[in-house]
Amino acid sequence: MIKITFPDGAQKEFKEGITSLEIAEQISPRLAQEVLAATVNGEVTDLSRPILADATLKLHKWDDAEGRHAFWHSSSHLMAEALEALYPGIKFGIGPAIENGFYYDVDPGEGRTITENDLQTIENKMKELAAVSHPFVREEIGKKAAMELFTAKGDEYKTELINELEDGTITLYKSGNFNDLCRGPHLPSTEPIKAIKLTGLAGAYWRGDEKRKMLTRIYGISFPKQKMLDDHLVFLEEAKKRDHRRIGKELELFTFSPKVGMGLPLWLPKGAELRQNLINFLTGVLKKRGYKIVATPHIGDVSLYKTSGHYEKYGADSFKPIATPQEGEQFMLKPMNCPHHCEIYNATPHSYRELPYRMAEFGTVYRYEQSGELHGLTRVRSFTQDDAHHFCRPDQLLDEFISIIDLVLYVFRVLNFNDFSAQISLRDPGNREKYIGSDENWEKAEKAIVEAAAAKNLTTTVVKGEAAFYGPKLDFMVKDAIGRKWQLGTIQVDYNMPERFDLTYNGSDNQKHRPIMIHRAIFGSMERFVAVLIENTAGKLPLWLAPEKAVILPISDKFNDYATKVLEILKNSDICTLIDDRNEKIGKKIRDNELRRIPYLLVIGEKEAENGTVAVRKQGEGDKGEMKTDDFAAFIHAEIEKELEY
RNA sequence: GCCGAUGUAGCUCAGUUGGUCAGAGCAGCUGAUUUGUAAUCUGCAGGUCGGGGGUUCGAAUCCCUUCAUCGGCUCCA
Repeated sequence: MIKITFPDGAQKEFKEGITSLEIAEQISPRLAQEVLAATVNGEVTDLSRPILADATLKLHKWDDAEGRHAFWHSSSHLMAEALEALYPGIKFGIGPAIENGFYYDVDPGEGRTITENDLQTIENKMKELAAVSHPFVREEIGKKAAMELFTAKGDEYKTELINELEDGTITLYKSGNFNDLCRGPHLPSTEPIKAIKLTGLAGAYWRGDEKRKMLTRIYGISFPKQKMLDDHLVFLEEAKKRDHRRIGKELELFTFSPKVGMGLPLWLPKGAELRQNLINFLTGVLKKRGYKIVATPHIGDVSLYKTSGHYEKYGADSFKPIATPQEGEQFMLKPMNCPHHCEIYNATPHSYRELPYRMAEFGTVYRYEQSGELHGLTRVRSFTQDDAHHFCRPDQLLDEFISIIDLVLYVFRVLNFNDFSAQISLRDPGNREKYIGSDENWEKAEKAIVEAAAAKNLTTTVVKGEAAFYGPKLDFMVKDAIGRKWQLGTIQVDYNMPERFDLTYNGSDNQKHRPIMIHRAIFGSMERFVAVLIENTAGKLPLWLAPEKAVILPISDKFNDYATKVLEILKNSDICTLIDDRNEKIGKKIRDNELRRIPYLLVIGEKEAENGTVAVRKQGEGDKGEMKTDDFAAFIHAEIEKELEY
């Protein structure tokens, strides 16, 4: 007998060699039906694997990522089986589960292509195969045998993968006629896969290397129930409606023009108003926190970027330098504000007493992004960072870093960004030529970030290789409407730039000392932040950010004069308001202005004109009753204050 | 940049196998109506069918090319 320990600490004895699925069956038949994978002694495994010794066991249903993962991974094998049946000789790359579904990278072979029109056929074949339940059979195999098997099959992608595996660790999973190199885990069989949708087709470089062959990647998603798939598709439709590119156009916030150039956003008046509201808000917060606001040019001498290291690291990928016609001086569009800020620091001598020196600028930068990478406002070639640099003494670093984390959390809270994640980005130790600076400085900087995050009890994931070239960073990521993650806020510790620019301060010992620099942005960039904000709110911006706070709706043009009076009062109160004096019925005016996401609609007719009031209608909530116009103005200001109160 | 797809009025979209196919709704402008909480009615105007080239008696429709967009890959200071 062996002893199994469950997550709640309960222990129970079973016969040796029992499988997780059999244990589930003994607990309840329903559980056995719903369970998809198991974690045995911390390792996710198949339900059908025998357990040979005492172990801890957690059973995963659909609610667990591990359960879905096994489900989708098995679905990708099912798709591969369908592909092999439809395209004999097709070769396979990798086919993993992803956050929302699965994909398989395939090479259909010379002269053969798979197009979107073929997806339905593949999907049908999958359903046909899944209708007959095939068990997933695991097999451990020697390296040599594995090589022979896939060489015989002519699949050079699999043999390349096998080559890198260690002998004794290679496993195959077979379901139906499809046998694949795979670590697992898998479902016991294809039986639970009831609903399938192939969602997309894309090119993907083999092993993510742009120098290698481009394979065809087929994306799909599957569910145990048709209803779940239907719900998912509805969710995707809803998400599309929140797309900032669509809402940005509808609400006339921003646009792009091929005549100006791709990836160069044009802020329309309402978008610019929203953007400015954010800038004004943050500027106020920064001033309270002792930041000095600075301003710098959009270009800088090439030598500036040679000093900073930008030129060496990224010169080839930047916009090419521009030159003066007579002197031949070379200037680069600035890709970052930090070199300019270093020179501002250098413009005056600094005492240890005045540190930390916090310098902020809404600085517009220009970066070359590959054409295929541009995406609405989230990925552009020209954007304005809410950039700042803190210059501090070593003994101030931790507190300074923590104060910035506080600031980021404060701003996110005001904006109701609750669903964010924090990521510590360290350098890739195997690829040091990507970075500048000494190992010692890197270690100090990385240690500071880890300590600060721990001091704030921040839940973080650590990713190696994602650091900036000059230092490690703490990034704050938020998801957009369709689940793509975008980096917004970032805090970066930098020992290198101060050395390169020879920044100093006078210490209490009257000696020159080197300050540490912290780069930080909270919004990240105005462009990306506004994009994510739009998608998180579906365009229903909080009152304080809305470019237009209220629209006055006269019942008929008899009340246009009174509407003008109301407008005057609100204007004098600094509340951006419009009159909808179109010759339309009130229902129509309400509908149109609701669709424009105006926070407050003010209906006025005979009664209101007599009483000096407005009938207030709140966006999405309907009629709120009558209010004196002055009271409404005061109410709006109170509401805004409430929104900003944290 | 790479793979695949898309590109018809300001917006959302129809346009069968190339032959009155240049259309509809919304928005816009007219006129009527003077309206009480999510679409009043009438009329008008709007497009070299992304640009360029080609095939054809004839191209929105087929081919080439170019630009842009979309979904991914790679990249991301």
